[in-house]
Amino acid sequence: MSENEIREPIQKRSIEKKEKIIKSGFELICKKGYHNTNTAEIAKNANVSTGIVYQYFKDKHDIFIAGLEKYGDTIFYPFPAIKKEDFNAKGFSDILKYIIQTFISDHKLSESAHEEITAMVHSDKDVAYFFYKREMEMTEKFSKMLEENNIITDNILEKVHIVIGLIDNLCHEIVYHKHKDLNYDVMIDLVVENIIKFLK
Amino acid sequence: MSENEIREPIQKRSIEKKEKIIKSGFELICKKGYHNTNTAEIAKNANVSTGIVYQYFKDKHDIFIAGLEKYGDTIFYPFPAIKKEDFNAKGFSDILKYIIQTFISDHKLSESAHEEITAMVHSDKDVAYFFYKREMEMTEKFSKMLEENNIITDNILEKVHIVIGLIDNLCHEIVYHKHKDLNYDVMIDLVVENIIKFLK
Amino acid sequence: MSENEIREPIQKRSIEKKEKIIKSGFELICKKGYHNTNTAEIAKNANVSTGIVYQYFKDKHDIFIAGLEKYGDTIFYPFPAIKKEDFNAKGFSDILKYIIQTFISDHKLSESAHEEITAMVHSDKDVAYFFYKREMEMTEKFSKMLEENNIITDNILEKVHIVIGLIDNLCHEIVYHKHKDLNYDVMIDLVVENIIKFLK
Amino acid sequence: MSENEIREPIQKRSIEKKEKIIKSGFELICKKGYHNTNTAEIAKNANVSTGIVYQYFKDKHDIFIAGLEKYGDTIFYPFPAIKKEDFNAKGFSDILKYIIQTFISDHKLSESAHEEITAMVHSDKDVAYFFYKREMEMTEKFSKMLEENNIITDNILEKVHIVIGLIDNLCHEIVYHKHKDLNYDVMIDLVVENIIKFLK
DNA sequence: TATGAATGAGTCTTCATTCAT
DNA sequence: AATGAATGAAGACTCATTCAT
Repeated sequence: MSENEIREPIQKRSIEKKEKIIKSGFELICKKGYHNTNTAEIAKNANVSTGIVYQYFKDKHDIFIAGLEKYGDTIFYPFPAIKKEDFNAKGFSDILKYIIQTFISDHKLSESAHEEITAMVHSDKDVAYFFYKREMEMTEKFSKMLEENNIITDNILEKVHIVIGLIDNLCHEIVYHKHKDLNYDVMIDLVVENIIKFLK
Repeated sequence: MSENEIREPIQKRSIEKKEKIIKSGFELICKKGYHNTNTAEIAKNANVSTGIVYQYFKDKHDIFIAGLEKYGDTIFYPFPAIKKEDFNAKGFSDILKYIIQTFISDHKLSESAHEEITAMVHSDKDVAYFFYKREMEMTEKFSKMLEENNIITDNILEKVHIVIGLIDNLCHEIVYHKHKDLNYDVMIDLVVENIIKFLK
Repeated sequence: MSENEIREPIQKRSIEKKEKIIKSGFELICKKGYHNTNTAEIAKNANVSTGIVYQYFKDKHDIFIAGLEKYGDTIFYPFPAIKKEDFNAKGFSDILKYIIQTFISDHKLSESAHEEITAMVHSDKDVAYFFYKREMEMTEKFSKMLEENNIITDNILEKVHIVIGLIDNLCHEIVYHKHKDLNYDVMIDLVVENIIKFLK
Repeated sequence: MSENEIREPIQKRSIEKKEKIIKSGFELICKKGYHNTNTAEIAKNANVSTGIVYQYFKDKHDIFIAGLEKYGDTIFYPFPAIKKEDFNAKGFSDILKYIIQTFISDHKLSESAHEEITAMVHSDKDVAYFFYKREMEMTEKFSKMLEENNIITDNILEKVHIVIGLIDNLCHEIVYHKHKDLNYDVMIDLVVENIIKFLK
């Protein structure tokens, strides 16, 4: 019957309300998983009625995607901005370590969110698209940095992809701490060494 | 109340039926996700009534874990057996390519299973345990192979972990084919090259 | 997982709705038995959706107990308030007849409820507790009345228990009308006579 | 399709099997309640397959009624045979105590069965009929005893009904032991005294 | 006769979404 | 704009009964 138009809030208070829903929804979904979080919780967590949620969002999924778009950038592949002068000052090895540290500290913000959400890539077109975009950006930035500093010249895309994978794996391991037998300091050095050798 | 005993089938036909439930259940869960698969579907897909499902399995989760235990070995880290004579005959480079090919072809069997299930590590103790076991086996086999052939001597665990990660990422990329700009033949060569340089 | 909070209705209409669920649920359970009544029926009988039932009650059992607490007082041992002046005015014999009449008319409100629910004492802690409380109250009131009027002085608890049993049996018989050969007027007189003789 | 004829066993082994089903079924139902006992348990408890149960009985209910008919006599109102000479030898007071003792010890055999099953009187015609018959027998025996010994002459049915109720209540109290404040020795004496006074 | 595997209707309960106020 | 009560379809699981062997 009713068209159920989704409203784009104009007033300041409304905008804040929408933000709160996105934030609290995304937080809960990250913490507990998409299927284990229900809309009642999200509304309650945002200090909002359940009804109002559906004036700002089409459905539960919509909230999640909004959260992903808004907060995903800092959680997934948070590539730090690195200028040429930084690069010259520090040397490649230190830059890599800095990137790794950034990855790790941002990973830690979300912890369990990562894989649960990553998994949805397969069942959810919107999630898939988000990650596709994100990786593109990441790869581009990384490539640019390497090209500007003449570290890499051929098969750029492939090499960068491999390197990012190495870093991502390392960070996962350190954040989730699955294997107590591994020495993480050694691992960081090994990964950095690997990358330098590889790109030489 | 009533004890609801789980029956272990004895007759051949029943064993087949149980297998069918595991297979069709695991397949559906892999394809559509755990939460998007319901017991009615599983039963129907196995050509079986819903009731019988609960004679062989405690609950839906139980079916999933049975599938994981049964088929997980070929899907997750399917490390091929490699003898010393093979190694000598082929050389390390070829062995690595062989391992990669095995990974890829086995990955292809499951496709979407991987990440969906991997994600459950965080919310599901049984899944976590499965992966813990599986990785241990994998790492051990790989380490043994490298040690026997004097390719690796120090920081073995850390190095093997990094190398497995490299291979796993590569295979994911190739199976899910996320980035059409990447040249996979080049990537395989690059990964092999990376590993060899790294372990030298 | 999710906490599934039970809401206590605030608005008048909601309170009425909750009452309606209790009433219609308890009625059905009394009429048809706990196990022969399902939640769908309860909801339908209360002109309510199944979902709302679970916003006000934890589960089916909870509805039943709420009904017991709410209506049990009038069904089980509905002992009328009797003042000393009433007692003096009427005499013990008339007081007893009055009590019996009260019992009977209240029993008739529920009919089948009685034994079905009484039976649950053995399998249900909450029901057991309800009856325990109820009998205590009843016994106390009765004892107090008898003591105040110097009808009873020793073995009070035991005697009162026996007397209440006599009355309860009589009422059951009259309400359920099991034996058509019995003359109920005679029985009432006999029971009253019995009690008076007994307590003399 | 198939007529599902209930077979009356002829062979000795079959008769034993049927008995075993009745016994184990009735026992379980008495112990756990009708709705909390399922046919699988009954079959298992009788060392019999689930299928065979339905060759001897129409349905679960049928098993219960068979048990009631077979074992009910010893559980519900187990009135002992009392000869005139016994009566003369002991006196009424002792005879009453003897009857009470018989009631108590037989009640104890079943305990929780009693009320659960009694309750079914309201929802189950067959149960109702059983109890109707049982009480008739009981009342008749009791009446006959009292008449033969000139203890009672008028309003026999009514008086006997009241007396049986007194005894039944007493036994329930003693068996279920609901009220720890009651002195049961005193109660037995009080009930005996009550009856004697009443019938005088 | 006997087995026990198999059936599927029926039960309780949850939760995304809508609606009356 | 906002509330939160209400809806009802859908899901996991049980169990009396039937059927293939």
